[in-house]
Amino acid sequence: MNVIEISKVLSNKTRVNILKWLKNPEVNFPPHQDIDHFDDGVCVGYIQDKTGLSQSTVSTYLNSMQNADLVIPTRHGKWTYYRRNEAVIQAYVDALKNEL
Amino acid sequence: MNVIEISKVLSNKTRVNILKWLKNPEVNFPPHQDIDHFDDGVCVGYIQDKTGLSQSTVSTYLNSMQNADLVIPTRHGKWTYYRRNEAVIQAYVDALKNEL
DNA sequence: ATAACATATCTATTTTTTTAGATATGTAGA
DNA sequence: TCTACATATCTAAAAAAATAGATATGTTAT
Repeated sequence: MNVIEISKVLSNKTRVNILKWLKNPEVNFPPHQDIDHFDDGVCVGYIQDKTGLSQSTVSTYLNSMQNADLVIPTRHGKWTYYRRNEAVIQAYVDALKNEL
Repeated sequence: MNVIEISKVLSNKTRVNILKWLKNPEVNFPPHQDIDHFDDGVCVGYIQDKTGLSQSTVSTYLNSMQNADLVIPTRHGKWTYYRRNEAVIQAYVDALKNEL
């Protein structure tokens, strides 16, 4: 868990929004076509629509968030689903509380 | 209290270090010449020495931290002392815990 | 008033980040 | 296998951040 790297992710409004949206996928995204739950998160296309940014930009953002271990990807056929990594998010908040 | 702006400050190792050092000034800095306490924080010169960066860079960093309300400056004669703004730091951690 | 000093601001350069178009990869279905 | 589609990666341009030297400002002491 790298505090600097995670803070860098959180220094961008869109990336923070993505993390917040993923907290309540059923409220923030339409249902998926292939499955009827959000257990593995949300596909990239839906996240892209919500941000209004280009596909490559959103993919880059999700990649940086994955590198920081803030999200976990899962393949479902053609789609990649992203969900929050609650353990790392919690560890980050705890680290700030204790060390900062 | 701006989460994005504060996260931007925290995305740099030196700036995080400055905040941490200011938590225990008596441990991390030599005593001041004019006063015998750290109630108003630490003068810029001491912080600069500790970072090893140039005077202008440290001043820029402290300015960005002040803009984010993470530190509070106080003039003492020729010196400007910087101390942590514990209320805002606390509010930031709480906001992350609740909103993130 | 002048000199010395601490800090801030200005200016410029290098590095990093943001962003998107183009292209590549991987998967599912015909 | 060929096509369509979702996502990732490559490439490049523009914007922002990092960094420091030079200069300005404000304060103290002489």
